[in-house]
Amino acid sequence: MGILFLPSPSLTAEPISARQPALRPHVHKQPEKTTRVRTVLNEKQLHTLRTCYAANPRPDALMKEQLVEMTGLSPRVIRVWFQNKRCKDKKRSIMMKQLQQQQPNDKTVSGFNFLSVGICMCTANWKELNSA
Amino acid sequence: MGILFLPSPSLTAEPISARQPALRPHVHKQPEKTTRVRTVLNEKQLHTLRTCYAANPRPDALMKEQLVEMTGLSPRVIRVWFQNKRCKDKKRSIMMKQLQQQQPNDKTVSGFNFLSVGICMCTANWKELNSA
DNA sequence: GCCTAATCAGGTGTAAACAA
DNA sequence: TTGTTTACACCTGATTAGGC
Repeated sequence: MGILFLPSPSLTAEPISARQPALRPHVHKQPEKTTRVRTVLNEKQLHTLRTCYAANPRPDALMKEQLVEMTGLSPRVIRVWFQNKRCKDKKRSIMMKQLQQQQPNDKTVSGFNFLSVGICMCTANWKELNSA
Repeated sequence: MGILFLPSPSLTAEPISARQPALRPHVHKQPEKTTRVRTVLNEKQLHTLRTCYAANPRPDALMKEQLVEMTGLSPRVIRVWFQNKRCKDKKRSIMMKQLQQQQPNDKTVSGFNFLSVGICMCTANWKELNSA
């Protein structure tokens, strides 16, 4: 059989965490519980967001509203995603610039360069920068 | 196909040890049951999983949910199956690479090569093999 | 005994929360 | 808003144990 995945956003339900209910904005059932509900974006949603981000990293309200419709995500999730994305992108670009500044300059003391790069990698959150 | 969303929470709920317990030391819970329930996948379920795996070995939550519906298995089982499958595949591919590296060199002692590769797989850490 | 589903231990990426 | 931190979904690789 051909596996044909129809994109219906309301289907995704992992173990306990509430997923996008598509039409229910938010269900704060347990106010006493500090359990953070973490939205997991699927590939299609990510693609939509990334495409939009590439065109305009700082969409206005109207644009965000369209994204809400296209992705089935809540406006809040959209907003947070763009916030985080901008921040990560900025971090990465700064990091890259630093690396590029250090590498071509003094090759003679490459050992030291390695060390400094290592320190740099440790102090900043390198793992976050690595991921697209 | 019709999307039949099963609202039964038992399907999505994690049996006993839900998530990472975060703290493992003491297990004062459930000392009585040590019997692990092992799911036996039938041929149809396996075929579905394998077909999906061939198309995408790393399905997102949405795809997994579809598999849940198609197979009737729990999300947990789906997740574990893909994890194990990826791991096995990786092991096998590494094994094949090693065999191919060794074979053209000294064909005369091919029998011994097989043995040594076998030992390698059993003893070495995969991380080390990976880096090569 | 072999195969592999389930579990464990540790790690990674990032959405959400928080601070500035 | 940006920058930082936290919590959690989900991963890998190793191991354990159930069904055939």
